[in-house]
Amino acid sequence: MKPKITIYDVAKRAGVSQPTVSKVLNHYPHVKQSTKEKVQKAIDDLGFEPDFLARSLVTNKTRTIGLIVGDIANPFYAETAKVIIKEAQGSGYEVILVDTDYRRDFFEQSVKSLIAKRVDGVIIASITRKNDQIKDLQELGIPIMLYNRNLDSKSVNYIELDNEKGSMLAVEHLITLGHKRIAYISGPIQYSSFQNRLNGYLLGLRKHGIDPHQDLIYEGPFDYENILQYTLRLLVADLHERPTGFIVANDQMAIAVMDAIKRFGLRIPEDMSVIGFDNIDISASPFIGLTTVSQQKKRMAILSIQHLISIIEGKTAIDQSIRITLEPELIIRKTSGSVK
Amino acid sequence: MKPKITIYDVAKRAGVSQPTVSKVLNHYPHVKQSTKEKVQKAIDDLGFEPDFLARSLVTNKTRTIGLIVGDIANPFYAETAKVIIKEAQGSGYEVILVDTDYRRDFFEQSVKSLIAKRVDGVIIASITRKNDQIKDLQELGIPIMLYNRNLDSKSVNYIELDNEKGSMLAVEHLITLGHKRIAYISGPIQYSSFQNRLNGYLLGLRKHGIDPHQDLIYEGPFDYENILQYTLRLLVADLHERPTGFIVANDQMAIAVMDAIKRFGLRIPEDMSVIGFDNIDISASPFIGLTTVSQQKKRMAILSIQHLISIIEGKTAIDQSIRITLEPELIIRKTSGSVK
DNA sequence: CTGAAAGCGCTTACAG
DNA sequence: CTGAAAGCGCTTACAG
Repeated sequence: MKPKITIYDVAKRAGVSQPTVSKVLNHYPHVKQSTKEKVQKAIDDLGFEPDFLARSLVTNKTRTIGLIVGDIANPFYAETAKVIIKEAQGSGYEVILVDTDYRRDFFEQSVKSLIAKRVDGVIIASITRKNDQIKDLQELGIPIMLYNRNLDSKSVNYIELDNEKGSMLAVEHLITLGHKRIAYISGPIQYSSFQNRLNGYLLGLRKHGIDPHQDLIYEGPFDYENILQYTLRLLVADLHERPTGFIVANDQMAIAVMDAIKRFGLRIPEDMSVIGFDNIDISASPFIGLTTVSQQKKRMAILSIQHLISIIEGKTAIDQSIRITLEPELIIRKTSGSVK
Repeated sequence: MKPKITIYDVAKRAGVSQPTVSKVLNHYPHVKQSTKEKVQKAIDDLGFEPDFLARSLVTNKTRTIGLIVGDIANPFYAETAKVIIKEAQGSGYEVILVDTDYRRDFFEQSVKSLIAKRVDGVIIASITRKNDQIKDLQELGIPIMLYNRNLDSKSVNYIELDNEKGSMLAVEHLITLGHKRIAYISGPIQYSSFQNRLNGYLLGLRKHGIDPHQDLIYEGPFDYENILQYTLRLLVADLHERPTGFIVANDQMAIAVMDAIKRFGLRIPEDMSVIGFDNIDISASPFIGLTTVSQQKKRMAILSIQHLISIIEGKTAIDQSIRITLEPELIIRKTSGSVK
């Protein structure tokens, strides 16, 4: 285990003062060419790498950003995290990834840790609508970008999908195919995206003169097993009470719904239609072929990191918040069909 | 934007010296109860949170670990990263996630950044067999855990699967089902896991008196499109030269292979068998139902983070490296069947 | 163009 | 039990 090489070692070897080394490190304009070379040689000889921690303490920049997601094992988050991380790395930032398991206590703890570690900014992909920790970050001047979420309060940057419209597209697609009894499987509506998707479903039905039926709407624990069991319970209903189609608030849950339908012995889409939300990669596979609402996940991810970095580096004025709403697109594959 | 509250502010308000505040912060034993309370009150009043950066500079501990993966969008990495991150968070560590896109230059850059940011340790899930940057980390005394990988050099901690045995299980399963012409789709063999899986395939065939055929082995770019195209090319061969089964070095690629088979109009498993590697979550879905070699991903992930933290915190002696090899298990689903 | 000094926000021996 | 002093490894005015 070698002793750590510091800027002092470099200075001594180059025969200059330690601040001078700092100046060549930071490409200060007024350094004589010859001393620049002496210093550079000493750096190379010693294999010196400046310590970011020490630098951060004085510059107040860590070149680290936080990314908070609800569940990195959900492909939607993994696929977008990839885009965010690559883009950040390309701009010289590292990202601390936090997985909250959709739990409030974990979320709160994480924000504290990220503040303590002085991240330069944070992208939050999983936050409940009401949240006051955002305020802590804002007061400390840490830029925030909400991604796929929105808040009840104002003055926070966000990029989201027009979720309401997304659901309406799904509803209208099914109605066009002759469906009248359409079930809806939601994620927790404390999250704005899930709330808005649910709203869109209700609006879409009403617009076509269909009264939403409480028994056909699920909002509860949204792990695979719970979704599977709920779906099975809906299917055992009398035929005239059984839905003919499902709209599901994300693809991951939609796959669980499809699993239940298949286990129950019904065919998709002949007997039952399913529409998801997110358009994760696997949904395009011919073995899934899920009809789904795309939320332009890559675009959303890249915009959020680019804007965040732009704010961090002072290239975007912060006196006005960034609010971007992307257009949803219905991608029709083979899990949606005409009602019999 | 509030000014940052420091330990000095707390000291002044509590009417004690600044080191005394530090002592109550760190739960030093010899602090009078009454001053402890005074200080705690000042901390609460001001909402003070100690700055980790400053602390790290002196303690030489950042409570941050690095996790390097090849592609976080591959569910295998996402699902295991989740386990690692959750466990780390539970022990008071944050994780910087690095995605290398399997590129050497990105890998090298990342290691430098992680060193500069003084991570307490690093878990590497994607590293080529020959690599000398490991040495840099070791010389700096930064603990390393290789995860799902191994190195040609000695003296590095790793947890891996018996990959050779895994492939042999797959080969023998197909041979038992009557297959003789078995194709193999590999990832880049600079990675030990892929090299060992390929070795197992070759060994398995030879053990049963079958000579491996070069035309049935693919090693090249391993994105979806390339795998799809290669598979299609194999399928157009004359019937007697066409393989009857595929063993694929990971599930993600296996799904691409299945896609090609389906597009070509063949049925799985009636006309063609497919076996993957990893047992990612989606493989268990009835719509995929992939026969695959499980590498106990959750166990592997949790062991690697637990051991790493144990080393970081000095609970494990570092004079001997940790070498753990897990047993593979063949999970037979519905993509493997008897040859016609 | 270069260096002496102060400071970022903490911890840690060391005295007392 | 508490505080004065030094130090972690850098950057940044400020003089010269």
